[in-house]
Amino acid sequence: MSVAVKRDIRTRNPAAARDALIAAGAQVFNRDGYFATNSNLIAREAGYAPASFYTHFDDKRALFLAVYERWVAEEWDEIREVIAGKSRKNAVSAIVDVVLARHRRTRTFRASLRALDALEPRVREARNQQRARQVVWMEDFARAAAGKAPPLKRCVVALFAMERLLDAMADDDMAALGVNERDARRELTELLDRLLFGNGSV
Amino acid sequence: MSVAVKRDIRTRNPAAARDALIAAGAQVFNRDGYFATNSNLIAREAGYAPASFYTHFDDKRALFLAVYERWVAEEWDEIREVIAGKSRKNAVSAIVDVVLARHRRTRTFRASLRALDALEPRVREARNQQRARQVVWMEDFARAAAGKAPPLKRCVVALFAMERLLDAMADDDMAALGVNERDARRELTELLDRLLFGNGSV
Amino acid sequence: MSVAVKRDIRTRNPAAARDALIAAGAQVFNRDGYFATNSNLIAREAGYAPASFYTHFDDKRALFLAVYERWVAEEWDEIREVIAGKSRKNAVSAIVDVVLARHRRTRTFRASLRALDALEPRVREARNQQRARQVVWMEDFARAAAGKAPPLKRCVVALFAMERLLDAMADDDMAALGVNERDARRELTELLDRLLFGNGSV
Amino acid sequence: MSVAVKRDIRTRNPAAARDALIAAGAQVFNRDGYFATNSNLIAREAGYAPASFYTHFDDKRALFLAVYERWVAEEWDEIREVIAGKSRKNAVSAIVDVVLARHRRTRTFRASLRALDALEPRVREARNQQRARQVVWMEDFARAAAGKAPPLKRCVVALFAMERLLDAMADDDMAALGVNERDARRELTELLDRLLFGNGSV
DNA sequence: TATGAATGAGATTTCATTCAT
DNA sequence: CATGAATGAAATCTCATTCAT
Repeated sequence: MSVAVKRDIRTRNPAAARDALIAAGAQVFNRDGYFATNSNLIAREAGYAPASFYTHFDDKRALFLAVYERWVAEEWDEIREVIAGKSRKNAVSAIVDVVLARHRRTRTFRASLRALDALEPRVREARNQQRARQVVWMEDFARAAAGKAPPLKRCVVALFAMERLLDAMADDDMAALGVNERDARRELTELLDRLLFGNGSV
Repeated sequence: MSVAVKRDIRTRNPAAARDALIAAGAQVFNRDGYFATNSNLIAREAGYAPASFYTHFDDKRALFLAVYERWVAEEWDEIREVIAGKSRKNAVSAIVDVVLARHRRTRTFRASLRALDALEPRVREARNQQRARQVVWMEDFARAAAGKAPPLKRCVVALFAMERLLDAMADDDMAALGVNERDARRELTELLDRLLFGNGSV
Repeated sequence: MSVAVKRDIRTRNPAAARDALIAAGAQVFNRDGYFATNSNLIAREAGYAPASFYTHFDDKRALFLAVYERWVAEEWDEIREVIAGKSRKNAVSAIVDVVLARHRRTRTFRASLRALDALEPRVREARNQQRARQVVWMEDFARAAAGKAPPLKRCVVALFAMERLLDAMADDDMAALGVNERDARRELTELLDRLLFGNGSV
Repeated sequence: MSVAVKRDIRTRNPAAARDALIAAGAQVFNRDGYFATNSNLIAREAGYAPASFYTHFDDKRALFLAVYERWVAEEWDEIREVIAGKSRKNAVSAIVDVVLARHRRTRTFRASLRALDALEPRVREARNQQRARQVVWMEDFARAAAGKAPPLKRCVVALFAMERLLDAMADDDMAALGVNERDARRELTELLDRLLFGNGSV
C-alpha cells in the first residue's frame, strides 16, 4: 500500500517529519491562510496524525516561523541563482522577475505574514533581521555599481518602498488603480535607481 | 439607574446600536486584534447582548468593514481640519504629523487591516477605493502646487511607497533598522517631492 | 417526549441549570471521583451540552467548590434537624449517626475533597472556614453543657481527631484494623467527652 | 561525556532503572502532585525515555505504590535511628519531630496519597497494612512503658487521631484555625498519653 | 533492556449562531 | 429591536501506550 510505503520512508526520521510539516505548512498557509487553518489539518496533509504535530513544533505559530525562514532562504537561493553571471542592469530586472513570480505564487502566505508581523513579536523580529540582511546586500550592490553606497537611511527607505511596490504589483493592487505592470515595473526601477544611485537613468 | 437610562436611550434605536457596535469594534480590534476577538465580546463592550450583534451586522467581517470605513472617514476629517489655511509646504508636514499620530494610535487595527486585505475581498475593494480617492487628491494637490499633475503611475507609486513608509515609521520598523524618525521623515518628504514634482527640494 | 419536557422546564432558567449542574456534579464526583471525570460528562448528565457547562462555571474546579458548599450546607441542615428537641447526650449520638451515614453515602466525594484540599487553595480555604464554624459550634455546645468552653486548642484538636475518626469509620478503615463500629463509636464518644468536658463519662 | 557514563551505569541494569524511576517519581509526585504529572515526564526526569517506563512499571499507579512503600520504609528507618538510646519520653518527642519534618517535606506527596487512598484499592490496602504495623508498634511501646498494652480499639483510635493531627500541623491547618505549633504538639502528646496510658501527664 | 517517534483517544475550551420570549 | 441562554462544531493540546529497532 502506498500509505505503508510512505510511512516506511518517514517513520522514525524526525528530520523528514519536520520537513514534511514545513512543506505542508507552506502549502496550507498559502492556500487557506494562517488563521483559516489549524495544526490538525496541516499534520494530516503532511501524512501525520494531529498529535504528531506537537512532536516537532510547539504550536502553529512556531511552524509558521519555520515556514517563513524557509521561504526567505528559498528567495535568496533563487535570487543568487538567477543573477549569476548577469550584468548589473540585467540583475536588477531578473531579481524583480524572480521576486514578483514568487510573490504571485505565495500571495496568501504573504498576507498571513503581514498579519503576524504585527501580532507575533517573533515574526516581527525575524522579518526585521531579514530586512537588515537585505539592506546590507543593497549597500554592497550599490557600492559595487556606483563606487560608493548611499546613506543607510536611503537604503532603508528604498527597501520599504520596494517591499510595498512588489506586494502591490503581485497582489494586483497596482492594476486595480489603473497602472499596468510594465509601467509599474519601470517606475519601481527608476525609483530604486534614484534612491540608490542618485539619478534617473539605469 | 444609570443602566436603565442607558438602555432607555438605546433600546429600539438601531442607529445608536450600530454606532455603539462600530465604536466598540474599533476599540477592540485595535486592542486585541481582529483574530483574537469575537462578536460576543464586542457586543458586550458595546453594552449589548451577543445576539444583538446579529441584528446589525452579518458577522465580525461586516463589522470590520464598517469600522474601516469610519476609520478612513475620520482620517479625511482630521487631515481636512489640519491643513485648513496652511501653506502647501506646511500642509504636507502637517499631514504626515496627523497620519503618523493616527497610525501610532491604531497600530493593532492596521495590522488586522493588512491581514484582512488579503483574506477578505470586500476589505480589499474598500481599500483600493480609498486609494483611488487618495490618488485623485494627490493629483489635485500636485496640480495646484506645480501647475500640472504627474502621470497617474507616478502618483500610484508615490501612494504605495508613502503607505509603507508611514506604516514602518509608526510601527517602529524604521527604528529597528537604525533609522531615526527625523531622518525617515526627511527621506519620505524628499521622495514624495521628487515623485510628485520631479525635483529634490521641498 | 421526556427530553422536551425536561428542556421546557430548564431552558432559560439559569438558576435551575446551575442547580442541575451542581446536582450532577455531586453525583458524578461521588461516583467516579473528581479526577476520573470531566466537565463534558457532568454537563451531559445534567441534561446540557458540554459548552453549556461554561455558561455557569469557569471550570471543573469551580463546580467542585459549589458542590462542596452545598454538601456542607446540607450537613448542617441535617444535623440541625436531627438534634431538634434532643437531650445533649442523645444529640451527640444523633450527630454521629447522621454524619456517619452521610459520609458513607459520599465516600468518593470525600476522597476527592481530601485530594483537592491540598491541590486547590480555594478548596483549602473553604474547608478551613467550615472548620472554624464547627469549632465555634463545639465551643457553644460545650459551654451549654458544662458551663464553660474548653480552650480553643482543645476544640481544634477534638475537631481534627473527630474528622479523621469519622472518615476512618465511614471508609471501613477501622474495620480493616479489626475494630468494629460499635467499639469505634464508643471510643470516639469517650474521646470527645474527655477533650470537651475533661472527664470520661457522658 | 557524563551522559554516556550515566548511561553506561544504568543501561541493562533494570534494578538501577527501577530505582531511578522511584526516586524521580517521589520527587515529581511531591513537586507537582500525582494528578498533575505523567509517566512520560517522570521517565525523562529519571533519565529514561517514555517507553522505558513501561519496562519497569505497569502504569503511574504502580509507580506510586512503589514510591509509597519506599516512603514508609524511610520513615521507619528515620524513626529507628532517632530513638536509638533515647528515654521513652524523649523518644515520643523525637518521633513527632521526625515525622513532622518528613511530613513538611512531603506535603504534596501526602496529598496525593490521601486522594489515591480512596481511589486505588491497592493503595488503600498498602496503607492499612502499614497502619497495622504501626498499631503493633504502639502496643509494644505502651507495654514496655506501662507494663500492659491498651486495648486494640484504643490504639487504633490513637493512631488515626495522631495521623490527622500530624497532617494538620504539617499542612498548617492548625495554624489556620489559630492554634500554634507548640500548643498543638502539647495537645497531641497529652492526647496520646491519655489514650495509651490512661492518664494526663507525660 | 532501552528507545525515539508516533498516535488514538479524549479533555478543555472557544465562539458564531440560533431560538424563544 | 433586544436578549439571555443554549449549543454544534471545531481547535488546541495532552498523554498513556505501542512499535520497530
